[in-house]
Amino acid sequence: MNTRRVSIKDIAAEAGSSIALVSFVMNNRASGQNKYRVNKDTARRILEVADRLGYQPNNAARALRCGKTNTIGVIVSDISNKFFADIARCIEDRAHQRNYTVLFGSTDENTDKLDNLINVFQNKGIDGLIIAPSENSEESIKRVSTLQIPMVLLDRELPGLETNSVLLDNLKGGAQITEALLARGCRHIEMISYSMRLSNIIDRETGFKLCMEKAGLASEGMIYRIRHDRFDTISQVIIDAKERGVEGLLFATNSLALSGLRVISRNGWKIPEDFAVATFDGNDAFEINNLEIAYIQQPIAQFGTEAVDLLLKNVELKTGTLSPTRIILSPKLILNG
Amino acid sequence: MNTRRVSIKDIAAEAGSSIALVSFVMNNRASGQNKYRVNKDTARRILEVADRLGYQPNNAARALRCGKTNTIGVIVSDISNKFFADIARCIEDRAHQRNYTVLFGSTDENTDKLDNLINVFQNKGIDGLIIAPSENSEESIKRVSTLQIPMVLLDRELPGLETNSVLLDNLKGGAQITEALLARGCRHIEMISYSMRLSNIIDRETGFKLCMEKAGLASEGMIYRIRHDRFDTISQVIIDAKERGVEGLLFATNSLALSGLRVISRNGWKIPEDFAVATFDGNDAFEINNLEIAYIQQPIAQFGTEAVDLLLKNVELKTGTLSPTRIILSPKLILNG
DNA sequence: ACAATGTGTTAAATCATTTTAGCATGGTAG
DNA sequence: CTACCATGCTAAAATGATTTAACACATTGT
Repeated sequence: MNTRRVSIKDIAAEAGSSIALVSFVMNNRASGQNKYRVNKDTARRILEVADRLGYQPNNAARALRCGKTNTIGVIVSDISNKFFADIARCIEDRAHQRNYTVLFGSTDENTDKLDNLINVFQNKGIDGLIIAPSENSEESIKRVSTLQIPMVLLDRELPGLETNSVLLDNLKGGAQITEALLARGCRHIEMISYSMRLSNIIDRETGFKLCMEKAGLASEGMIYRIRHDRFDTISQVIIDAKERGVEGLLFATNSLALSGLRVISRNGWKIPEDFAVATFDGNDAFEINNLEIAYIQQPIAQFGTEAVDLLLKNVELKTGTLSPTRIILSPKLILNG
Repeated sequence: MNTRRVSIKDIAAEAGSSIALVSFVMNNRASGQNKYRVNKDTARRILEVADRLGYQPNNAARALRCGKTNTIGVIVSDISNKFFADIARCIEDRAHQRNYTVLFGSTDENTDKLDNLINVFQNKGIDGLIIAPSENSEESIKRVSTLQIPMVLLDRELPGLETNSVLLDNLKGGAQITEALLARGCRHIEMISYSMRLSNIIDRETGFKLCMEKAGLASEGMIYRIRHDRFDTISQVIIDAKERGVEGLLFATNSLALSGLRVISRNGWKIPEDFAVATFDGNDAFEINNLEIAYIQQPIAQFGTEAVDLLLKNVELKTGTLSPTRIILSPKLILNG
């Protein structure tokens, strides 16, 4: 049984018209003040035949002819990370709404993998890229620019690079969450952060620092930076903090918070009696044990839709380029208890 | 500045050969006892030119000519669900290793969305599909079969459909986890399950039931089924259970467990004093508070690699079809405390 | 009656690649 | 000397769509 898919040609034959006409009808080029005109009856006939034969346009042919795939690529550090998984879902939904499909890729914060993914996606002919850039990825990102591939940076931006981006106001978030800790009466607060110099991390640190300075509580070494390949070191950091009489801990990311909470729990310390804890992004684990943890909530859905919309605005430009847009989303403070 | 990508034609011109020859070299058709022959020097020259010009093959043209896209589609209920997000990551890695890219789609357990995704992916010309089928999706899945699209079912299978599938031994898992509760001394055990009749859920229930019957502890109504659109009803179910003196709760899925734990926590009950709890899949939330929760761990990485490998085995068949393969993975019991 | 305009349609080029069929050339066996 | 084979290469067809240029034919205006 040979089931070749039905093509525009088959429809033309069946409807007794030329393939061009079928193409016009299929893309309803016949409407409005277009230069292509097709007779209403002919159009109806062609549509009827197409429907009867179950016609589905061949994407590869279209892509080849038009250089457009209606596919976008999304590159994040790890698609199984809750934050990115949630965003991925929103991106997927929005993209489908707008008639695009999405290719996902994970870099593990590794520049080589990023380069590779950019290559692969470029070869697939994606129409645009949404990227959460890893540390030191300036060169790769610049390459995308010179390749003229429409692009939006997500969650983080890169120093000295003017690109479209959708970001949280991490500075404000950092300040807000610090204020929350101060409002609880904490004086001795330390932040546990990432060694990786990503813009979102840096801004959170800066927000924290500025807020502490304003309160006259800043001190040398009040920020600890954990290497992402040495997450276990967090244990000693927290034990030391306890000894120094730290009252409040601010974690720069959710994964740091989870690791930290594990340590706190293992040492038999209680929240908020032994430590006041604050972090970024909520987690099931907080709610389930009624942990009094304040956190900054990021508008996930907005991240997704804004990134897709901004990207497609650039993709669907028939000519020229737009000047880079920076979309800054607002953090929301969630207080528990 | 017009930066058209370099094609096989450009290379041919530059190297002073025909485009066919370039194609042969690019796909190193010249090796072995092949019917295509190309001079070693010519081959070297062409490769050198291709490299110098930075040639990248055009995927759309290839797809059009060969009907192969080196892309697979993955359809799950929700890509932001931890279980699927983890599997997605493994699928992505394995697929990339094998030189394929992956399109993801979420159905929200909704058959219409499933149908739509199958259509979209088919139009994109995917070489195969990995699907976690939703309830009542027999017709959609059958359609994929008749469309001759290679397919592997993941996590769940469908009654009366012979297809490739990669599944957990949920029967065994259900029994193992029940035994763990029994071993802890629980006698009065109830299971909180899903109303959705998915094979994995049903098997877990059956495993539980058989094990309870063997222990002579089975009773009518020891399984509660929560509707996925009425998750809040879980609250009353657990409160009632407490009143009836239930000692052990077995949750059929991780999301049920999380909702359940929230209820338990809100009511001030403690684990394991007030309830012994067991479930499927681990969760950060358990570890962070040293909750003594036994659970069945699924071999996530295996799910991903086995599904990809099985799918590609079918995709890369040059001729004919393989008879359906069922791969059953082993659950692992994790005891905490 | 003739030009101008509008309407419906089509042949052919194009996109980048793979693959088939076959053309030279040179050497070797009979 | 002829027939045959191996080697190295190429022209051209085919894949399925979009888009351009142009061709008929009908209608309208002058």
